[in-house]
Amino acid sequence: MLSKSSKYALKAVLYLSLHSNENKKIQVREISDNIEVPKAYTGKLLQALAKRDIISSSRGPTGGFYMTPSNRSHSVMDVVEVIDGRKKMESCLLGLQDCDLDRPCLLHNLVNTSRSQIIHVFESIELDELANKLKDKSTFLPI
Amino acid sequence: MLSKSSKYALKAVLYLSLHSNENKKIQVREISDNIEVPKAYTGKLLQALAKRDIISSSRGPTGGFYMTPSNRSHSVMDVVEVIDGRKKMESCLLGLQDCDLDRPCLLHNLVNTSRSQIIHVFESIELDELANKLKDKSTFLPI
DNA sequence: CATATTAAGGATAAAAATATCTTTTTATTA
DNA sequence: TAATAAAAAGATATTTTTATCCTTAATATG
Repeated sequence: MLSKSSKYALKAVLYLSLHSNENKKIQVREISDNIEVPKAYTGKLLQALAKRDIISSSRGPTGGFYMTPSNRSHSVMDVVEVIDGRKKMESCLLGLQDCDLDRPCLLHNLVNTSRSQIIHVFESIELDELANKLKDKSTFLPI
Repeated sequence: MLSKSSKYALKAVLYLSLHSNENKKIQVREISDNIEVPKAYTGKLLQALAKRDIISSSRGPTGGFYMTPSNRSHSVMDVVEVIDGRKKMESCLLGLQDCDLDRPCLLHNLVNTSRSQIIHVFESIELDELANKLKDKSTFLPI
């Protein structure tokens, strides 16, 4: 459902949400070290996210990646969409062409409610909210 | 969540559930044509399933794949487990090592109920039941 | 027993996903 | 302006997944 790349991207974005702002940019090295993902690969993912305005970046010395308030209002799904594309997440569990909401296939029917719930959570939770939950230490995220 | 291979395997098994029995064995060619999966690849998947007794097979002329009553009582999850392994299905959405039920990570918490429901459906539905639902035409499966 | 037919098994190939390395562009600052 | 530091971009490499091909083993039937 989520590729490794999407998981990496989510971890990176959550790290940025927690530790960066317009006045505190963070370099790839620090991010990749902390989320334990290869540096070059992390860089590629961050670039893709920056291109789509999920995060912000600037070059040159003192440059790095960071999140503006408007970046923070993006959803988890927005991140996944940039990295994996929406289709992958929404495609039928059996990968059948003619299977959609109007004419769902057998397995689709059996699990669709649960799957829709997951997608709904991903769409409705903003990165900022997630980050705040982490700050509260009410939940756990080992990054 | 499900690999292409697992989806192929489920389609193949459902085809067998619907069209085979001990007196009616079906060759790879017919199965692969109907589920629209490459023949050689279908063969490999069927072999793996037969080895683990999810389906039955016999060689030689008049040989082929088929399902016995005991084969039919296996669950959807049994099929997925043979092809993808259980870990893949159950692993945390974020793929974090230290994330488990005792100490779930943030995203895990948010979607775990829904995810557990899906896994429960996969574990509790028998292949035979699925096939019967298809026969009833109460649901749709374009294979 | 010889032949034909089918799955099983092994070896490769192709495609996709993940990962790395090198060069270019942008920006800071001395 | 020169040197430097950072992301962006491009090229390449590795690994995993998906797919094919060829040989071997089993079995039914003439």
